[in-house]
Formats: sequence, structure tokens, C-alpha cells
Amino acid sequence: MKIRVKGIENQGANGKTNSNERSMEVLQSIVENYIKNSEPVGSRTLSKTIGFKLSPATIRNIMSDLAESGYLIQTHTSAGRVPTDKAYRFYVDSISKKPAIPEQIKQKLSPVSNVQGTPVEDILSKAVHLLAELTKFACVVSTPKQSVSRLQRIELIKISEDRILVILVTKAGVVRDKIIFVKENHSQEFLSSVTSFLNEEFKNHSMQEIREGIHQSIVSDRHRYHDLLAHAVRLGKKAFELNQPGEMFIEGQMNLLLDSHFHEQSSVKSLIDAFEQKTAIMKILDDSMKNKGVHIHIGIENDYEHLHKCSLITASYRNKQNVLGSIGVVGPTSMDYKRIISTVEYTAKMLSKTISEQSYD
Amino acid sequence: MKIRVKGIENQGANGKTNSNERSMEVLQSIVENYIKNSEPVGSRTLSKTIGFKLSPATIRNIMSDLAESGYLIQTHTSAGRVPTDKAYRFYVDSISKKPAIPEQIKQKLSPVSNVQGTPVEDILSKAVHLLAELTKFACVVSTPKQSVSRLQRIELIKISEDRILVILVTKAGVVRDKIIFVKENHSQEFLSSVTSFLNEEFKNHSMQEIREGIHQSIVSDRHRYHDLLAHAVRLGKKAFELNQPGEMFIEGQMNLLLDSHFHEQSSVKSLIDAFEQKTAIMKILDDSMKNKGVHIHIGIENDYEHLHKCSLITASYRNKQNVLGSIGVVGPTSMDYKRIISTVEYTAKMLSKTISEQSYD
DNA sequence: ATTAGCACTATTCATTAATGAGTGCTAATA
DNA sequence: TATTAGCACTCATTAATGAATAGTGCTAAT
Repeated sequence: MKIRVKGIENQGANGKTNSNERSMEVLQSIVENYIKNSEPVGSRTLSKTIGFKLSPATIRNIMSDLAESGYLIQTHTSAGRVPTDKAYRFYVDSISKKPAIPEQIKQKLSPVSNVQGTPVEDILSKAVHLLAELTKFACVVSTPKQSVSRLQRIELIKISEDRILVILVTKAGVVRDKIIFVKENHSQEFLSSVTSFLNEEFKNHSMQEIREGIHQSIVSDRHRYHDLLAHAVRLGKKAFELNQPGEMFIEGQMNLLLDSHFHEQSSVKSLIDAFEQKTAIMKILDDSMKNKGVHIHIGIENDYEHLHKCSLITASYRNKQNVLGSIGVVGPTSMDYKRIISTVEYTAKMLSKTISEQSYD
Repeated sequence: MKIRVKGIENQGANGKTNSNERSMEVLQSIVENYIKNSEPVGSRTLSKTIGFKLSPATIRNIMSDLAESGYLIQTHTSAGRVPTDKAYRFYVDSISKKPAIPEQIKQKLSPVSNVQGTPVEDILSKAVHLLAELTKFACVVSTPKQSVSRLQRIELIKISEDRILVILVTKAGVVRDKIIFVKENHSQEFLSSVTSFLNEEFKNHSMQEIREGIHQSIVSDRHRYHDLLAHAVRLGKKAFELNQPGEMFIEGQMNLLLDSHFHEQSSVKSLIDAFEQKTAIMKILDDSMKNKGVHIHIGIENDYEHLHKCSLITASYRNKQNVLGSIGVVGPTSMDYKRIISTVEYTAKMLSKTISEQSYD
């Protein structure tokens, strides 16, 4: 044993940062150990898993320092130590090479791409379902943001005397419908004219642009004002008004309740609240659309208090043109970050690919 | 005390069924007591809640009989007794007058009707959400069955060279869309002709009829066969093919996990399974559409094993013309049946009313 | 037919003691 | 000087014990 110790010392003698490096290594081991077993990890166990390169006593010293710096806490005096959110953050940041996606996961997610002609919603729901199965945590996905997506086609269909069905097809291949109520009894021919007008005018523009544009039309086009236009603008305004709040699919919430970390009554209540009050999670998904890549929110980093015991891993999905929405996992802070991160990333990639193929640009 | 007893005896002296009647009364009390407190109920407690009309000893005898007949079980020798599913069935069947809906519940559910112009799906999701909040259990609702609903309007819209958007509007006000892929590059004018043809031919027919009808058209209309018709039939066939499997919205699953009856690990797993594998619950909702009124499935009565610890209360909703789907509650067998039944019934009524107003017949 | 009384049973709760995992400190070691 | 062995100490977990309690079943009295 002594010989081995020497060996380490010799290696360490190269630089001076050696003690710090070692701390980091120990911390990583602790985190991985805890992720794996969900049990406080003690110096003896750790010495073993490290391969006896350091004695329990040495490790105790290191752990003591780490605890002081806020990376570890003890649940009680005679227990091992548990990583804090700070430790998880360090751990996540220190992950260098992402593990390759196991063939099994690729297989499992392949159905996402076998969905020619299905509505985008179905694709999303399929993806989030599979992700939940794979990760065994709760998973969420936001539907494509309507405001950024650009118009492929609008259609007005008369379905009764006072009701018009509005169909919006976006470039991303999303179909939205809404029924609007009108006082005048327009003929279908008239509606067709309006439809043509709106399509010519607004195709390829984003919904947001259109909403603003319609307002402008009223002002600027007064000179060529006539009956058709007046109605078209009025109807168009109603039609594009449908600012759907942006939905979210949730899957596998109940998975969380099998997880030992959420066994306490209070935790369960928190979770219920978090998922009932979808806004907090929705906000995180929205934020995730702003930047590329995988986003990680660990425990206390979440603004919403009820999510303080959870970590969220999210990634946005897109078509060739725009970022559309994002998909993510909600699990305990002690989740297997490496695995989950790469799984989410891969799922988002698949999603982007599938939806891009269905898009119109 | 003796005097009271005599009084009862005198009353009982009218008929001979007295002992049996009394057993029933005791059983009802036991059930209600257990529903309220979720604790095995003993002879002493029961004697109290009944108002000392019977002594604990007498009640013990009665309970003993009830246990023998399979209405009660003892968790262990020195514990009180717990109602079996058989007891719940008896209890439910013996409910005579339904309690009036509390004003508070009506208030809570009123948003269901404030939804002019919203898609049926949104109405359903609103209703199921509120129902979950009210009952504190898991709630489900099935979307309108597509096969029975009748056609109000079909529309074919060209959105790209090889894709046609099909919009189906049913009499119930449900809008369904699907994109179909075609080889030929049809012009929009052509599609409009086909649309007119399909509308004339099939308006007011049920989807099922239409699917069969299209097949017939091919056969019977050969004499006036020409290009338009040939294409129309082919497209129509594709369009109406969309036999969506019938969806289901679930809300408040997590509520169940706060319930003490599901605290065991195995129960939780069962529940997760039940909700993952939606088919079983879907089937119960479907069955519920066949007959009017509220349907009650208690514990073991459910075919699906994972639901053996649950009771389901369901009721169908409809428009003026057809039964469309059903809504229900999934809770522990010891739920407050009176309250839940009337709440479900009322919700279904509201739902029917709201949807009828939006329907086209 | 009902009920009081009593013996009996099984759970629950608090107490106690034994076990064991783990730390922190100190002194020895390389 | 950094590492480690050794030891005292702490605290959770577990099992065993016994008292208290809630409840039944049976029998005899009313």
C-alpha cells in the first residue's frame, strides 16, 4: 500500500495544484456515488471506489474541506456526506466528453421519426412519452410558439350562418383552427376572396408581423379602401387574434413519485403544485429556446420554490428556419446527469429532424 | 337505556324484516364511517355514531354476521372492520336520494360554460381540470368519438405540391385536421370541386356511413364515372380514413398519491401502470357511453387488475343528437360516493349543455 | 332478543440496549 | 510536510421488551 501512495505523490509532484485537483476528483466520485446509490457516502466506501489510492483518513480531510466550502453536507454526525446543489453544478460543469448514445436508446426513440403526415402535436406527444419511458422521470414539451412561426396558408370556411372556421397552417407544419363568430352573413365566395387576399398579403410573414401588419393595413390602405378590404381586414384581425397561450405536454409525472427522493409528504405536495401551476415550468422551457444546446437547472437555481428539489434538463427543437419549442426532463437533483443530458439532447435532435422534414421551408 | 331499546323494539314489531333492515342500516353506517375516517370501525364507535340505539355487543353480533356474508373484513383480530367492495356496492345501490349540488360546486364549474368559440378539446380539458380540483382525485375525459359524429363540412386545401390539408368539421363542432400526401399535383380549383362534391354527397352522414358510402360510390356510380369523380372518391377515401384512436385527457393523477389508501409502493406502481396503459380506462369510458346516467365501477368489479383498488365514476356527455364521449373520476374504493357521483353527473350535464350550444344541430 | 361482563388477542407506542457506520482528532510514519 | 493508523465519540438504525389500548367473541344475565 505504501508504494502506491508514493506513486501518487510522485505524480502530484509535477505541479502545485495537485491538492486542488484531487479534491475535484474526490468530489466527482462522491457525486457519482450518490447518484448511483442515493445514500450518503462515507470515507471508507469512497476510498474503495477510488481504488484505495487514498486512505479513508485522507479522504476525510478532503471531505471536511469540501463540506466547509459548501459542496457537501452531513445529514447527521455519524452519516456520510451528501452533495449539495453546488456540488451538482460543479459536477455538471466538469463533464467534458458526453457519452455516446447507446444503441438501445436510439432504437427506443426511432418511432419519433416514423410519423409521416401526423400533426406536429402527435409527434411531440410521442417524443415526450418515449423520453419519459427512457428517463423514468417526468418530461415536458412545449408546443411550437405561435408568434414566431410564419404563415404558410390561411383559410376561412363558412360553417354556419354566424360562424367561420379559421385554419392557420404555419411553415413549421402546425395546423391551428379556431371558430370565429360574425354578425354579417358572408357568402363562401366572399370568404374565398378574403382568403386569397390574406394569403397573398401575409404568406411567409410571422404571426407577430401579421398582427402588427393588419393594424397598419387599416391605416395605410385607406386610399384603396373598398368593401372587400374593409371586411378582409376586420376578419383577418379576428382570425389572427388567436394568440394561443402556448401549451405544454406533460408525461410521466408519476414516475417521480417512485423516486425515493420525493417520498416525503411535503415533496409530493410541492411536485403536485409545480405541475398544476404549469407556468413555472413553461417559463423555463421558453427560456431554453433563447440559446442553443442543453440547459440545466439544478435545484435551488430554479426560481420557482417548488422546484428546489428538482433539476430540469431542457433542449430546444427547431425546423430549418426557427426555434419552435423545447423539450425537457424534470427529475431529482441527484439524477444521472450524463445519461439524461445526452438523452434529452438526442431526443431534441430527432424531434428537430422529423419536424424539419414536415416543414414547408 | 332500556326504555329506548323498548321503543326500537316496538317500532320493529311492525314487520319481521326488522333484523335484516337493521343490518343494512349498520352496514351503511360502517361504510360512511370508513369513508369519512379511513380507519377500521369498531363496535363501540359505531354504537356512538348511531346514537346508542344499539349496544356495542349487539353491533358486534351484527358485524359478525356481515363479516360472514362478505361485507366486512378484519385486518387483524383486535382491529375494527373494514367494508369490502361488496359493501360499497351495496352502499351505492342503496343510495336513494341524491344530495343537491352545493352552490359552491356549481360556482366552481361555471367556467365550463363560458367558452364561446373555443375548440371542444379546450372545453373538455377545462372540465376535467375543474373536476379534478373539486374531487381531489384523478379525472379523465374521452374526446368525442369520431365514428358516430356526423359531417358538417369537409374541406381540402392545397398547402404544397404534394400535400393536401383535410379539415373535417363535425356537427358536434369538433374540428379535425390531417395532412395527406398525394402523387398528383392537383390544382386548388380542382380540389374545390372535389370539396363541393364531397360536401353535397356526405353532409349530415356519420363518419362510419361515409367510409362505407365511399366504397359504394366507386361501385354504383360507374355509369356517371368521369375524372372528377374518380379523383374525388380516391381523395375522399384517404381523407376519411383518419380513424383517430380516440384520445383521453387525464388530470390530477398526482392527487391519488396523496391519498392514504395508495401509500404502499405496490399500489403506486399499479396506478402508474393503469394510467400509462390508457386502454383499460378508455374502455370503461367507452362502455359508459352505451347507457345513460352515471356508471359506477367498484374495485374488483373492474376487469383490469391494476384498477382493483380503485373505483371509477363515469358519465357520458352529449349534444342534442348524439352521445359523444364520457367523463369520469378515478379514486380509492373508499371515496365519498354521494358527493362524487353527483359532482360527476353535474359536470357531465354542464359539458353536454355547453357543447350542445356549439353544435350545428 | 339484547346486553353486560370478562377473557383473549393483536397493534401500537415508548423505552432500552446493542450494533454499526461514520466522523474528527492526535500521534506515528514516510 | 503530507499521509495514515488508531481510537474515542456520535448518532441512526434495529431488535427486544413491556405497558397501554382497541377491539373481538363468548357466556350468562336481563
